[in-house]
Amino acid sequence: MSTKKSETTIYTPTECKKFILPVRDVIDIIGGKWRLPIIIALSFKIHRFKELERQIEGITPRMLSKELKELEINGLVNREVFNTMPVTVEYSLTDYGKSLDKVIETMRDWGLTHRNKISNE
Amino acid sequence: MSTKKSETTIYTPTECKKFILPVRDVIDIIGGKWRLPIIIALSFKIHRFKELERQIEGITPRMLSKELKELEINGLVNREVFNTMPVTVEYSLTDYGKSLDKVIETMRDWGLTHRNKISNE
DNA sequence: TATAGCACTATACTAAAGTATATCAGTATC
DNA sequence: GATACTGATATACTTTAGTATAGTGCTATA
Repeated sequence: MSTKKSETTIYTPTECKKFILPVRDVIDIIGGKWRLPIIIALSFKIHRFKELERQIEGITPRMLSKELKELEINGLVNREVFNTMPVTVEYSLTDYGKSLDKVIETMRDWGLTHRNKISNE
Repeated sequence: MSTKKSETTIYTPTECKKFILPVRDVIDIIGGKWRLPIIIALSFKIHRFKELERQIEGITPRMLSKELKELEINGLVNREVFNTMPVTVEYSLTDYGKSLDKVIETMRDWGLTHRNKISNE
């Protein structure tokens, strides 16, 4: 993979682990069954809790709540509470969350090529 | 995210799922605890089974065998058996496996930025 | 003959991820 | 007064991912 060292350099397990850590971070942040659906829904528009629940088919309120919290902790999602009756809660992508755009696009490009390759075999 | 439609277009759950599928494929292919370590080890050089087992700290032969099979099924890894005594088996990345390079690099870039952001907070 | 290396496989287990179902407090509508 | 909406939470369960440990058949070396 991309490196300043030559192709033949042997990496120690420790160096390999260091190389992998930031890649793993991305998988840990957007991995799991529901994170991408949530991120992509929010990339189109701000959603309320129930809107997301309806938009994302099959998700339970437990998972939605859990994953939104995780995404908020990682700084990708913003949660705003409005003092209405009954209370309104809006979830949106932060600029930081939006910056995942190009990562998702690169993954999608490769994934589409993969799908074509598989279906042509 | 990247789309031909305007920002305000509301996507149906079905359209969203279709958009996500190829991205999920990538996560399914390189996700899990051991896939990246294996791919990255093989990106530096061809390895034999025991070499990988020694290179990737903590992996058990069961997981190594299981994940190599998966990667082979997905066309990322090539398995070559040599008729020596005892038998020699070499694992290498296919060109297709190498094409993940730019995906991993993009993820790594974002991940490194993320790590800097987290440590500066 | 004992030991070690090679490339695995089998069985049994634990831990993590996700599901199902019920419920909460508050308000508005029928 | 019953029902339904809001944004969730609690408990119990299943399913999937990963671990631990032992063992296979083969050969070369001590």
